[in-house]
Amino acid sequence: MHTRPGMTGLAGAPEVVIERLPHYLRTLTQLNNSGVEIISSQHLGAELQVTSAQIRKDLSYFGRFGKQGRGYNVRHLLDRIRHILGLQTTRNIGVVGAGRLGRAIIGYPGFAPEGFKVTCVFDSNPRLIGQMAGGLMIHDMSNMKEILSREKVQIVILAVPPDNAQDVIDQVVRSSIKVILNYAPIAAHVPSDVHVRNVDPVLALQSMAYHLSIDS
Amino acid sequence: MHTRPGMTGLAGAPEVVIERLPHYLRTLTQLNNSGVEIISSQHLGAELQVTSAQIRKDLSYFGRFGKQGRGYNVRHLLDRIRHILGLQTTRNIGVVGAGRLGRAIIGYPGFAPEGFKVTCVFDSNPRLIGQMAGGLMIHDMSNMKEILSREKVQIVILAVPPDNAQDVIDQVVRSSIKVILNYAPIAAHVPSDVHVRNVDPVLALQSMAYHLSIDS
DNA sequence: GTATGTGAAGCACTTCACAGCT
DNA sequence: AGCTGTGAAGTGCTTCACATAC
Repeated sequence: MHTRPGMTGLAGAPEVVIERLPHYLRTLTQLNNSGVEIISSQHLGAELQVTSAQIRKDLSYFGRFGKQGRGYNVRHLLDRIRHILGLQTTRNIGVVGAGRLGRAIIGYPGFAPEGFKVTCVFDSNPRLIGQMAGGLMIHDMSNMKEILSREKVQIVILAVPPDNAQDVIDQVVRSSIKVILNYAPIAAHVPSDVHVRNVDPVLALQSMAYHLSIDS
Repeated sequence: MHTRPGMTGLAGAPEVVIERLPHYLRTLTQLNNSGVEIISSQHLGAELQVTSAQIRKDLSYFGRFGKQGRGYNVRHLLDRIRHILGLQTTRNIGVVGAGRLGRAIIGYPGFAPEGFKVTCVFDSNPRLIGQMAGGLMIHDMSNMKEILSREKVQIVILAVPPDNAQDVIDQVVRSSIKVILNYAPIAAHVPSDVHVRNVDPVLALQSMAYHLSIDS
């Protein structure tokens, strides 16, 4: 359910910090597009609704990117964060599940500009196998491992019904995939070296429903 | 960027706890469907990959739902959590943005079974206004407030391009909406009595990309 | 014997506050 | 004068461990 707790010692940054970096990246990109060249942690924090101290502390896990008395060069900081996150390279994605949701994901135009490219699609339904989805042929799941490795896929997006989702996850894990974006409404069980993030709008709505019943 | 920190004193449960309840709900539902009648925090924790102490502590904010020496009655606990979250009632949803993503959301079959019903749709594009999407007529945004109140909508899902997303959020807030599920890739600014959760698969992928570059 | 509920302890993240640089 | 980078302090969430109940 969780990401593992942050290993503070001398190792890497806590996972919460890693999760904030993409937010910083996004806002810095907007600032850069608006022609802003220098920004202080104070102002960046105001945009992100985060304290300036948190931004400075977060960045300090990775180096010293600012100039005292001045602030951060937006372009430079953008580059550094992109490198920290390993976003220089384009990453290939395999989508498992070519139903309604899977096809929406394959057709989603937001991935490519960020360097994520869906390069193969799988489904277990014989009626779908061999058909096209978003310009890609839908593969049988039986030779998933070979295809993922041939296509140099490092990330799998899971968009299958909940019933067999864990089985599919097991197969994805057996295919040596270490990063999974899970749209299936289950608590995925994976080994500790596999990273999963979940996308589930229903859970988000349910937790906010709480505030509809108590506030007011 | 965050949910506000948990007000510990005597007030409600911390927000992190509220966010976990839907996970508990989901797993309990699966257990119930599998015919499980009683479960211990130990076993439930194993399913959810959470410690048993966390489950007990979380539930203790709301009452005492278990039987010592035995565990929790699955059906009963389900009911209690549904009530805590305010999920007895069906909640109406307004979707703002009838583009590709908005229409995918409108057609998403996962909301209705959980008591969330999309009852109106808005867009600012004159070419879309008056057209149908998922059985609903697409409304102009100018009379959003009236329509939302007439339709008794308490939740808005935002699926608009980033450029004008904050303006749309402002208009949604002015319409007295207190709960927003935001699919737009921006850091939404809202008053403190408005609750926002974000869905952004790109951020999730970017943070996991970090692990692709450092691990192994 | 088994499992809950909960104060107390532990731990990790956030914020403070200031030395140091520009 | 202004802002970063960071040890230290503060805060809140998680885990422990045991009294209590079945």
